Amino acid sequence: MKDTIKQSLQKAIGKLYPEAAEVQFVVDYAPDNVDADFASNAAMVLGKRLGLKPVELAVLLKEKLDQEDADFEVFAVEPGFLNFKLPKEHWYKELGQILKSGVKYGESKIYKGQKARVEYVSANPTGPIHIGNARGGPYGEVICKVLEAGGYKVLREYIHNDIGGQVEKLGATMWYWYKKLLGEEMPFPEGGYQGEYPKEVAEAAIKKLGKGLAEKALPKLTDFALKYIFEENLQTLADLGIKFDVIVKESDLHTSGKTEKAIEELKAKKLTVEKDGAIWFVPNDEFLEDREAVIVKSNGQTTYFASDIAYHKEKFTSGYDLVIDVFGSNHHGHVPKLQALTKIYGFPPEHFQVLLYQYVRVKKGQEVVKMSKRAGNFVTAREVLEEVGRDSMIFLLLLTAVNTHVDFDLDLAKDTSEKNPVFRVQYAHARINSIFVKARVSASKLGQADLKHLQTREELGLMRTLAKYPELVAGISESFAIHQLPHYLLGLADGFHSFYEKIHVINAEDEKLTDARLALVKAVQTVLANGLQLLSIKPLEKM
RNA sequence: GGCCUUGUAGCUCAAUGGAUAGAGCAGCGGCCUUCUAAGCCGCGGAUGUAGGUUCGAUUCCUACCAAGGUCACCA
Repeated sequence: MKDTIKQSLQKAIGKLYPEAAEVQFVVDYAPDNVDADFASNAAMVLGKRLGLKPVELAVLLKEKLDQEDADFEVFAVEPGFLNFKLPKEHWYKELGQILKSGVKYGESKIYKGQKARVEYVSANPTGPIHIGNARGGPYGEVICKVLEAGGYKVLREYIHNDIGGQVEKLGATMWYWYKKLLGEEMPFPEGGYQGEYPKEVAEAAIKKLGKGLAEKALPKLTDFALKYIFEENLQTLADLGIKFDVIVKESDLHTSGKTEKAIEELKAKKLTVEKDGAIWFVPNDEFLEDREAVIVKSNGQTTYFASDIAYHKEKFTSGYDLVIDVFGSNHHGHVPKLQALTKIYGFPPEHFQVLLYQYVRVKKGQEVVKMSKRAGNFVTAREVLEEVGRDSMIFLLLLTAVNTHVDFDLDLAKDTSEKNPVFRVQYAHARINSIFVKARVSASKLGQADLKHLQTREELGLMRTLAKYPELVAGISESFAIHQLPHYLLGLADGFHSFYEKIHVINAEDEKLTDARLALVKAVQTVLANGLQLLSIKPLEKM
């Protein structure tokens, strides 16, 4: 409908002012305090262009549009907005569409036939996922689901950094605890992982591997710890509704020779230089400018970035239309290096998106908790999950834009969980369910309801909100502003609760009105359920 | 010091350059003999500072102040 209005306006402007036919203007939903469905700033931008008064232009445009016999009413108002009011039939039609589409309402075919691969979480296997970086899980998952709703086929991937310096430090820490638990004192390794957690893993190792490990069996102990921690993290993610299609092991990139091969290719393309005994990546393009990065250390070992080159080579050359990396904002310095790879592997840079999220900051009362795995001082994602519950946790993490620094007060966590806005959404869904339990109507009957009986302001308001859902989902698949989804659901739930207090759905004296209202609340329930599904939150039948 | 992100109500957060800056929590006052009071209705209260661009700025630009992050032959 927006497009129809926009075209009509475009036409009117073209006729009245051909010299300004190309001006860019917006048609969008009118704000709630305005008695209209859509609004446009066309007269204002036109006024700027022509040096004329916006209000007068708005009136002229309105008159022009009135001659066109379009199926909407136009109003010109101060300071120069054009407002559009649609006949109720438009909203009835949209409502019918929701009932017809059901679980598919909100899906589209914009990206039909295209493939996307999305990497997210990829937590280091040196400790449990903490709440600071837990944001990436639900965030990445919603992005995948939203892309799927737009028609993409999505590959969910995770890279397991199972080799390198941090893994060696984990091994050293494990050895310390292994010996200590068996009664042998030794100095704590430099740069080892503090806190209780490594000790717990060591206890599990003793149970599993026995007490007789010699020092040369250290790789075995390290391997045990890696697997233990990794599986625990995957379980936490699974409990949040996240499952990966592909786990890429950094060690595999190595043993398969992919890392080595990628380095050789870069050398052959003269994109490397040797300096101080190390080999540096030097693409000299607009992304990395004159910065450089080590890929092979002077001791001959490759760096993590070398593996990442091999990994991204695979991402960029595997026939995908869209490649997304979801990282914590602390990796932002890594982004230009990855962008530089797109050109090398012939992948359109604009189809490679690195989405950064700010870490959640944890407070205990007034005090900020510094989160560090190394210092052993962190709040785990699992702790929060168990404390506040899955639905509340997901909703809390997703309610804010990912580039804001959220404060998460752990002392209030449980309290918050009971007052979590997610329950307003769940409650709306459950309330509608109980209406249907009482009404006992079949779904087929709803499709035949005469929607013209929906006349009140509350009913029309709900229909308008419902109709925004598909373009919301489509918009998020481009903006990745997923916090808009929970906000929308809250708005819809509030609209419903308000409606529910004022209007009784089941009316014993008017069966036709009852049927129409049942159709309306069914549509509300459908959209609530569809939206919650995108968030990996299960809609509740009862509270 | 360079770079990235952020500063909105007592607290936690919204607001494609537009109309009266919205919610929740906390506070105060109301509403259950009718489909679930985890709800509804009402009341107070906010754009870090100083400039600039614009018909119009929370939004864009500059400077400053403040918070978090990042500047490895770590990952």
